Amino acid sequence: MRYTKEHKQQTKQRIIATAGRRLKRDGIDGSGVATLMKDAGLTNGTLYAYFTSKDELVTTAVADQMRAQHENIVAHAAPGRAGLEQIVRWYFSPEQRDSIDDGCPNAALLDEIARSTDPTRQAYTDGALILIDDFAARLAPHDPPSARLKALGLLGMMAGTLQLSRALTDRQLADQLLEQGIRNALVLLDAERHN
Amino acid sequence: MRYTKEHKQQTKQRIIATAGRRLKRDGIDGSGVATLMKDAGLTNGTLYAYFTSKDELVTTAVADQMRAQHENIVAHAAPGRAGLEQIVRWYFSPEQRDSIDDGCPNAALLDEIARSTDPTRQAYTDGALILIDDFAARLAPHDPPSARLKALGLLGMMAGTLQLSRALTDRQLADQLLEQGIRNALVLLDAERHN
DNA sequence: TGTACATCAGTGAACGCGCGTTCACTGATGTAC
DNA sequence: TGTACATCAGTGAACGCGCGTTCACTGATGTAC
Repeated sequence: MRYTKEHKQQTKQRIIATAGRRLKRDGIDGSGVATLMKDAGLTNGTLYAYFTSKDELVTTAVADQMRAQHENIVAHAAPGRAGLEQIVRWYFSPEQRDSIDDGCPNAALLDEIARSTDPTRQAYTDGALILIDDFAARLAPHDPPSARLKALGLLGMMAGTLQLSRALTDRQLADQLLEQGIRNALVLLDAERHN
Repeated sequence: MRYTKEHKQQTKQRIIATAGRRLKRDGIDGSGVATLMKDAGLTNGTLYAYFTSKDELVTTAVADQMRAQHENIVAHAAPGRAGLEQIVRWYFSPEQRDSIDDGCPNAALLDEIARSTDPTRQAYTDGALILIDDFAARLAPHDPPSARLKALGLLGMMAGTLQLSRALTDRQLADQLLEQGIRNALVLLDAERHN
């Protein structure tokens, strides 16, 4: 094990990444400090060498999850509307629904974030704006701000539909809902400018 | 204080109702047994005279919340499509967004329910089916089953959009999103049969 | 009508346990000479 | 090159506290006679 500033930075990044996965899997209240640190191969006390509190780790992990979702998925899609359709089809795939750790932070945590501290809600808001500004640029390349609300509405619709598909015990109905989600997203993408 | 079977039944109903409010406010993991019982004017130990476990109370409260949302709001709306529009406008009002205890259990708890035990998920699923069957009957009076998926998609979209409006720290943006939610819901209501 | 008793809704202390946080310590590393 | 020392990432026991659950008990009620 090296003993450098880069090493410490890498460890911090590892804590943030594994915490993001754990938080999505077990929820914020459902993830204890000992578990969060064990996931990164460390012991409970180490958290406070990197963060002032569990809440600060949660806030950082939420910000990182949003950034990662944009960087790894949204920004990689084809340009314009075609890319949005790609994103929507990926989002409503059974694989993405069933892989909660690697899945969408919005769907996994949105109602808990709404109950969280201001810093966490702010980090989430900042992350959501990155996503929807990307959406908006695809919807209205010549005037992205005009499509911001449409993008925001799309994000809410996508997260809620995925949550519902995860909550239902009827697997067949849950699968059909994913297909309905794709249809609905496409309807909203193509809705009149003023709708 | 009377001492009859009806009294015990009333107390149980009171526990279920106050627990529903508390769970929506603080989340499932965020609501302790002592708090849940104190809300009903009782002490921690009493829970086990009414339920076998906290989880059974949670399951019962979720079922009750879904039933109450149907009975008190959805079933009271005007018949047909006009009623759906009424429901949507009520749902996306700032008042309903800001009154979390009295608000929608889907928006408050959906991602936590997706992580819950099977009985809780089953109770939620049963409740959601009551809601969407009502929606479907309004969408397609002559063939309700054909509109089930559309109704389910509408429910997911409504819950997710409301959660997002609650999570954002930018109040103005959150308010605009509610208006966008109304527009989007109406677009989905009026979408072609096969979309 | 008055008294003794059975019922039972509700109490609240106690259980073991995990929570978030603190802190004295370990031991591997890089550096000084 | 070899040795002494300073640095510091990480450990893990301990803190007070709240968790879900159990259970011996209280005391108000309805009932029996």
